[in-house]
Amino acid sequence: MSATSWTDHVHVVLARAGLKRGGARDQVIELLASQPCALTAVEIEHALRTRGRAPGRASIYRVLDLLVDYDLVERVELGDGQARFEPVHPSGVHHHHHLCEQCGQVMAFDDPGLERAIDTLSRRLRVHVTGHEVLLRGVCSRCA
Amino acid sequence: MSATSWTDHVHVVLARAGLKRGGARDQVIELLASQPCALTAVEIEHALRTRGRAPGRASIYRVLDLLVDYDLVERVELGDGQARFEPVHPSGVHHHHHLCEQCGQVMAFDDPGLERAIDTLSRRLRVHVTGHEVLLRGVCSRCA
DNA sequence: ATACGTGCAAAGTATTTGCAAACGG
DNA sequence: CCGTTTGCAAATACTTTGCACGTAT
Repeated sequence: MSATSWTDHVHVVLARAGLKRGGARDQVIELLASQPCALTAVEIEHALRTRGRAPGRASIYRVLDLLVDYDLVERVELGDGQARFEPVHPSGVHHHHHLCEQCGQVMAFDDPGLERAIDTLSRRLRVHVTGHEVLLRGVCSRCA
Repeated sequence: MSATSWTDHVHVVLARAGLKRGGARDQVIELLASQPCALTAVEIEHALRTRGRAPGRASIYRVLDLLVDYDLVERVELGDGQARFEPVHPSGVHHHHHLCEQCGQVMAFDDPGLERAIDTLSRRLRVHVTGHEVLLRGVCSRCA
């Protein structure tokens, strides 16, 4: 349900902006909605190719850029040189990431205490804060 | 003084590892020690070129990789597609970054409450946490 | 003397852009 | 119909690698 509502939200926002729908974009949106965590552009391409039809890589990047522009998708960089993308839920619900430095596994987590600390901190700073991202580095349970 | 001690620390660690010193490496280390915040590889190259002598770009990347391997430097990605590098102080003192989405300005900050929240959180998770990185996005005071 | 370090040029990756054809409203 | 979207290929940006030469210990 939450995935469905994000998809709807995306289509509403883009339609309101006067944009037309197209195959590549719908495929990327559908895939992102069905995934729990961030995907790289290449992962998206592979996943779609597995499902049969694969849009060109350039279109995937263009779609992602567009979605980021409209704050529908967040671009996350975990330090391995490739950008990852994940849905931004209108509810504000989000999570952060733990990266295993041995196997590269990415784990999602959330923490109210962390969010509170960031809220408090954001009010203290003399700059406007519109978003945040926390990356933990370490070793996952399988590698330990 | 803190910069000097970091420089010394770096040379001690590398010497202990049986590595020899060389011009390019010393230049990069010296520059990093003198800078308050993270630099990109290209910024390092430009800064050194301005100072007269500029090592090859490949050497800069190799030096940075080496320093990261020995945990003497941290690689930070702020989502603009280029990696930044900054000294890791043996004392554990560190800061995080705020990125202005309009002008790209990077501002450093630190916050004990944030560190506490991350410590607490790290104990709660079932994975080992060895480091962390927080990125705030927003608008800097000049752009606002 | 013998590793290790460096520079240059070439190769890799991830991402962006130009342009003509296809398509949605 | 007209403007948006797409695909392909070429271009770009950042980073890594191969190799011969230089240098510290």
